[in-house]
Formats: sequence, structure tokens, C-alpha cells
Amino acid sequence: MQSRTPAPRATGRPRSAAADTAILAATRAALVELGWSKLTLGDVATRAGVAKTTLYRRWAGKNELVVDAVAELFDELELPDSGTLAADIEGVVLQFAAILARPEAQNGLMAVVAESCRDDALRERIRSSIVDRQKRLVLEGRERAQARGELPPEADPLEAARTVDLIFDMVAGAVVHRTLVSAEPADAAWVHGFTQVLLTGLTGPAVE
Amino acid sequence: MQSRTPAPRATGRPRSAAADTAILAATRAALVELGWSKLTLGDVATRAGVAKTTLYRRWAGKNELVVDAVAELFDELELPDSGTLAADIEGVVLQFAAILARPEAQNGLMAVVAESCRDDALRERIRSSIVDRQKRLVLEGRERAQARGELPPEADPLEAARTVDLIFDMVAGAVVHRTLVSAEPADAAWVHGFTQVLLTGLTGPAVE
DNA sequence: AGCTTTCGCTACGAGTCGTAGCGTAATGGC
DNA sequence: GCCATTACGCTACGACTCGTAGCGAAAGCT
Repeated sequence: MQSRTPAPRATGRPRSAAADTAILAATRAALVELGWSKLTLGDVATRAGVAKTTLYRRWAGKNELVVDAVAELFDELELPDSGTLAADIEGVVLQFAAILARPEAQNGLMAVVAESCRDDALRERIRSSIVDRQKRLVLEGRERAQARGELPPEADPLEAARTVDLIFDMVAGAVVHRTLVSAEPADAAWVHGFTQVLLTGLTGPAVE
Repeated sequence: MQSRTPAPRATGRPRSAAADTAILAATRAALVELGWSKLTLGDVATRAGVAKTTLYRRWAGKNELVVDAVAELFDELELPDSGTLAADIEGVVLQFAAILARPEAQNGLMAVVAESCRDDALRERIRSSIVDRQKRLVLEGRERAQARGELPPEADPLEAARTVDLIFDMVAGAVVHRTLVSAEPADAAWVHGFTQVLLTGLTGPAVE
């Protein structure tokens, strides 16, 4: 799931699974204390109680390691079934905001996204282990809302995919920008206002 | 405006303004070719035709230099007066997307934002030289739309400021996420759909 | 002139990188 | 139980970047 296992051999000493979890935890701790730029693989190895060479045997570099370490933070994301689309959105956005509020997520996420601009393999790794898992929530929430009749059904599947992508970029982008650029907390009040605008638009009912 | 001038002395040899522009241009060129992580100040100095020590005399480090280099890209941002709120939004968002499509902006922007998580001075520098200039466009566009009657006027100035912040995070966040995370172009079709959702909401008229 | 500040250049210690080499530990197959 | 195979811990290494110090020369102002 995490380190790209290079076809696990049937013979020989198996890789320590405990080392994997220790390394990823140490990476997050180092992200909190040092941030991205001052994080060194040697330091992570020391924290995790493993040799530096072990790190290089499992991950190609700092980028891949941090992606895996941060990806685990998003494992807890779940789509609540609150009964209404608005409540579903507010619930999942609040979860997302809570993860982004953690310093290890802030320090790691933007840095690897920046690196992915020049590394397609890294971008693919981010997409498969972080982004797609988030996007699935949008897909499920949309289907649920359409079943409830809260959203009009899409006939064209290609058009539907475009809409899901748009919504996803709007939701994730707004929370990320609020948290990391504006540096303000995406708290319950903000999430409520955001959901109102997303559902009814600027010209719609007053924003609460 | 760019390098934090340390109280320009009236006496002595003045700093070469040509060196400043050459350094910032060289920084952008290095961002395109090398990306953030492999960009070194020694390389920038060589490209700009100045000594490495000159760089360190003007900027505290890589972060500050890249912020100033990227900030210049946003100088061209202007709010068009298209007659309707929707057209105004589409116009300015397309401009913003065009800037974010440039590799020097992609490589530099996210990296400095990531660094700013652990450096309040850097965050303030980004805010004053990049973010606030963008936010002013939202403010102007909103006032213009309210004068036209396209948006309801806000009585409470504090509430109005909150709404402007929300809209700004939604617009900038969506474009940034689309461009840098989803890695898809924010072209005219996407901007049109985005504007529709922003104005009328998901439950409003069909997206297109 | 004389003063002040900047500039280009060189050199330096400190720190990190990623790898190679070695002996040892932990599996599965015979 | 023995052996082949792989992972592990450890040390050491060259290469590179960092940020700074020191110097003489250049470019302004009064």
C-alpha cells in the first residue's frame, strides 16, 4: 500500500513491517518539528531507530516518503450519512479541515505538491494515495444526493465526471486555500457559509 | 517594493537596480529549468551575472527571493469591466489561470506557501505582495456587482469582510487546486462551469 | 579630494546527500 | 539441521550546497 513493494520475494528475510510504521510516524514527527526543508532522511532514520540505508532501500527519496507519511492521515476520512446534502458536505468538509489543521499535513502536503510539478511519477503517487480517496467521497455524496432528489441526475456520464471534478476542486481547493494561504481556521462557521454558497450560489439566499 | 530595502542610505554607492531585475528574472528562469528543490542561489547568481554574495546582501534566503520573483508575475492582474458579474469573474479567473499555468509560478508558489507554514514573516511577505493584490480584485468586483444590483448589499461591514474572504478562498483555491493538484488546465470551459456554480450553486440551474 | 556603501571574487567550515562495503540476522526450501 | 537468499545495522566516503568572511576595486555623494 505504501512503499512501492518491488515484487516481494518468496524467499529471504522479509521486510520488517514495524519498521515501516515507525519510519512513517517518525517522518510525521520530523515534519512537525522541523518542517519540510529542514527534514533530513538521516534524522528520520535516527528517530525511527533504523539505519539510514534502510530508508533508501524502501523509498526513492524524501518526496515519496513524505507522500506516504501524509497519506495515512487521510485514512480516517469518511462520508457521514446525515440525511441531507448540506449536512453531508459540512460533515466531510469539517473532517477534511481537521486533518489539514495538523502541522504535519500542512508542512508536508504543499511541499510534495510543489515537487510534483516536475515529477510525473510523484504526481501519480499523490493522486492514487491521497487525491483519489478524497474524490471518491464527492462521487458518493453526489450519488446519494441524486437518489434523494436533492441534485438533478446527469444523463451524460462524461458530463457527470466533469461536474464531479469541478466540485472536488472547489471543495478541496477552498479548504486548502483557507487553511494554508489565508492561514485562518476552517471552523464550523466558515464551513457552514461555504456550504451555503456552494449549494445556492452567491446570488441565492443570503449567506446566513 | 521587492527586496526589503534596509532604509536606503543617502550616501555611498547605490544598489544596482539592474541587478535586482536580472536576479529576479534569473530566479524565474531557474525555477522553470530546475524547479524549487534543485534551485541553488549560486546558480541564480551565475545566471544573473552577479556574485553570490550580492544575492545574500539583498535577500535573507531562497524563500524570500522566490516570493519576490513570483510576485512580479501577478502584476498584470486586472479586473475587467465586462458589464455583468459573471463576465467579470470569468475574465479575472482566466487571467489568474493563465499565470498559474506558467511553470515558474507552479514551481515557486506552492513551495513558498509550504515554507510559510513555519515562517510567519514569510507568510506576511506572501500576503502583502501576492495574496492581498488578488483579494482586492474580489473586493472591487463585489462592490461593482452590488452597484449594478447583481448582489445584495451587505449592511454589516464585518460580515461583508467575511464574505469577501470566503469568495476569495473559493475562487483562488479552486483554480489553484485544478491547476496544481488535479493538473488539468483551467480553460475557458472549466472557468465557465465554475462561474455558474459559484453564482447559482449546485442546486441552481443546470451547470451549462 | 574624501567618505561611504556596494560589488566581484576567493576561500572556508559545516552540513547533507546518496552509495558502497561489510558482517550479521531472519526467513523459506531441501 | 543446513544453505541460499534477502534485509538489516553500521561505517565511511566523495560530491555538493550552504552561508559567511575577507579583500581590493568601483560608484556614488558632499
